[in-house]
Amino acid sequence: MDKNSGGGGGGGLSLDATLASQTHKRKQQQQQQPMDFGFTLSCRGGNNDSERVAEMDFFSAEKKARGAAPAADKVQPASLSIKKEDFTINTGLRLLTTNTGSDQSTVDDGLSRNDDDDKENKNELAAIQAELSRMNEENQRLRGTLNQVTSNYNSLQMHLVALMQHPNQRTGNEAADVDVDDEKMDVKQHDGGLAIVPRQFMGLSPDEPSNTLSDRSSSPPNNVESSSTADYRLQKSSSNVKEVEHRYNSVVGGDGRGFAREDSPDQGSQGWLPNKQPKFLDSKSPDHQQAQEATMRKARVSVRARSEAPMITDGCQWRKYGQKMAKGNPCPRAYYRCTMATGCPVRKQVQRCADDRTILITTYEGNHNHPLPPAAMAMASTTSAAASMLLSGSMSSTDGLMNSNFLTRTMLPCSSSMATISASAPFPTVTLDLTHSPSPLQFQRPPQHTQFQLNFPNGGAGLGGVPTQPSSLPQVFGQTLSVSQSKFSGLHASAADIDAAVQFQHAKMPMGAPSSSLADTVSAATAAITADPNFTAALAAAITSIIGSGGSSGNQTGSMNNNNNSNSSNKTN
DNA sequence: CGCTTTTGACCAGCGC
DNA sequence: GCGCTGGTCAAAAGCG
Repeated sequence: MDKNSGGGGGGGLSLDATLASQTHKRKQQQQQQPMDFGFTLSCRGGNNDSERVAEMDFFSAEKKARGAAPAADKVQPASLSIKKEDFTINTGLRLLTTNTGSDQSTVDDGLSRNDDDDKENKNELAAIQAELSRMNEENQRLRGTLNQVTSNYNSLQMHLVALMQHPNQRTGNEAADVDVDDEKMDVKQHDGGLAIVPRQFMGLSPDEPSNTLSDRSSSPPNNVESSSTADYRLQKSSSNVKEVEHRYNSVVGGDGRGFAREDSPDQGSQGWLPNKQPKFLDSKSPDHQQAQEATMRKARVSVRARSEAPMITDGCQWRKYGQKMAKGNPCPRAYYRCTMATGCPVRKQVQRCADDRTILITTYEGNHNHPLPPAAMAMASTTSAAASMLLSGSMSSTDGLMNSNFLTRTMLPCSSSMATISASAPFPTVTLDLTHSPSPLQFQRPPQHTQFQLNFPNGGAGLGGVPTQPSSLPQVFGQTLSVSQSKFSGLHASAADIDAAVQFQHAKMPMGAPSSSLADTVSAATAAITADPNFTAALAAAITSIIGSGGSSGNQTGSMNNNNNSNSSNKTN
């Protein structure tokens, strides 16, 4: 994060500059350092309250843990407010100032008294150097804290996304979100008013906002349609939605990768452009943006499951627009696009596994730009959340395995070491593997009882069902999540991310979730889903339940720096 | 008649 | 530069 690193670096540079001159050092310590720190921390605090509060918490926690300066201890009981945080920092620095001032006093005395007392000056110099050393250490600690705060902040982002995806699904777990602060609370309030819309605008990839037009799709008819699409979106998206989007972007940090949906018709047709380099709305860092562009072309969510049906029922209406024979697979790959709204950029590919043709592989890409029925909402939430988590660790980096572990621990905590990394996928892909059902016979339900069935022309099984609340489904994990992120060097989660995620998990976990019952639930639900042709909807609900509420399984974490989504509309036939 | 599906062609990216 | 591959377009056909 540029903002954060810049802030931490500012303090360090200030200290280094101070080291350059012994003569002015003390005065600078008195005058400049507190100012620098104050400025730095103020900037680092960012423009949103949540970030500031998070920092506040971490500063306090860290200082308490290590028994830092008394001034810091003074601020421990401070409430979560920016002013007090600033006061904390300033107080700490005043402590240093006081010390140095004391030293200076001594030096001044020495200078006025003697030029012959070199020993005293040397001692003082050593003391000052020690002081500087301590300050440097402090600076390092602050940096570390900053990283931690950043990670936690990302976790909050993700939770925020989940909350907006399913505002009605959150339960008492909100009580554990005290540290989420007013920013989040505001969003919750907005959620209350957003009954339907919120999540559809969450992008699967950061490029959603401003996908470039494909040369192909830039024809006048497409432009006209694009305008109508924009109008449609404006109609659909209430002001509340926009406000939430705005707030979300603020929380995200204003990098524009949050709600990537573009509202302006000038974006032209928003084709689903797999081969086009997506644009990002307004990434502050060009380098970062380029890196994102280079790596995050598409975030995809692939669902593998055994199904006899030609296509899984996920609550959306799809229209087939192409079919190709993919290399290495005798089964053709079908291409579908969402037809629930004009210009909806969501596509999916359906293909049977070459090895086991009973396995149906459905790959989703993009995000719906229209309200969705509960059934479709569940699946959309799943894809969006999964993809968001996939991309969530892209800011910091270590390695892909870490990210895999991160995802596993955050999304599928009850799945044991089933996360894998594939370096072969052309796009960052989250794969939800439902083919390893522990016991499909444990919990079978007739398809007609499947929830989230909705109008679905392609699959008769999807018709006639009565949508129910997604949250009513049990949480379904125990399956495999694999992450493919070749050409995705930036997509990693750091150890700090993971630590923060774990901490966040613990924080959110109300009371130790009964693992046995959870396992039973998981087994049963998994079996049901796997046996059910409409399993994806249930899966979606489960994922959403976990992510959105951090429910009894107590796991919702993850740094969510962005939402991915290739939201480019394209012309709909 | 309107919508969906089929299917061959076209285009762009990538590797050699 | 060429060929391969994935993805999309769009005309034609099918269906209710």
